[in-house]
Amino acid sequence: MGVEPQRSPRTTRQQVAILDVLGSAKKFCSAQQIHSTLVRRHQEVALATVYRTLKTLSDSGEVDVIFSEGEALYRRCKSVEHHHHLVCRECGVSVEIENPDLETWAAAVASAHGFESVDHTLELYGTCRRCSSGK
Amino acid sequence: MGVEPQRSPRTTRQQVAILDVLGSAKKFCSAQQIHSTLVRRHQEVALATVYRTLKTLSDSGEVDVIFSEGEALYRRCKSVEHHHHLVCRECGVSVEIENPDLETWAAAVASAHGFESVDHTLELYGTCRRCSSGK
DNA sequence: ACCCTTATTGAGAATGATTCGCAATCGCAA
DNA sequence: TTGCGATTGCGAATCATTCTCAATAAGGGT
Repeated sequence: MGVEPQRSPRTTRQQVAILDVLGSAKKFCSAQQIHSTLVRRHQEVALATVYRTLKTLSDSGEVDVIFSEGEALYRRCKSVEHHHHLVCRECGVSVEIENPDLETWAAAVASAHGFESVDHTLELYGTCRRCSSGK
Repeated sequence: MGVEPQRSPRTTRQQVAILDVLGSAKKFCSAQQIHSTLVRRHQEVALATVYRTLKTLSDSGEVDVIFSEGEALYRRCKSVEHHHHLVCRECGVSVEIENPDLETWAAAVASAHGFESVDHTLELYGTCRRCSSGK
């Protein structure tokens, strides 16, 4: 049983461009929006590549994903630790929030019902000040 | 400005069949699964109708919806009040759970950040006893 | 029981997001 | 510089869900 030959990840122009867009975004963005931004910046990347890269990044936990009205929205958060979001339905801006109590509560509820390796999702959706005053 | 003429909702065979499937399900089901069940029961209903009915039911709050891996899953819950779920990733069985503290916490966090009409989603995903012992 | 209005359905086309297949491309270690 | 193979591009293929619109059928009125 030999050692698996190391697979070397490669840094490409398109990955850098996508990470750059994510890095400067304060809101959750869809793959399509990221693609449009890239086009606008004259750094076009194929839509399929945007999806592929986003999938890789979310799988490795480098970006957070939330599902809103049928589509996946991505964001690179400041916090690498487990956290939740308060997201504006209108414009998408989001605030990273924490709720330590929830973790313990979730664990307790899970074991009380005999569930294992429990995970959870929690997101708050509302209208931010800017959007609610805007109209 | 006259009184709007009353629109009378009609009870149809297909709606009854769909509600019946939902009523006997202990797990969250996709529109496709419900459709298959109907076919199996020789109570075929067009897929579009299943989607339409499910949308109506979820809009009125009669059934709960959760999004899991890109698709909507529906379930008719016992509790009509606001609640959350502990869902098995493997088989889909779910338990209705509550967390009153969460509501107040959410409201507090929201106002602290200037957000209005905040709503939230919380679901716990894990492996139920049956599924984890099964293999 | 029979009409009639119109809510609802069925079937398939249309949409939208995301994934796939595969040849062309380009990062990078030797 | 070179060659292997990871990664991309592009269009076709999937998948879930919605829409169109003519045909059907609930149920209130007679």
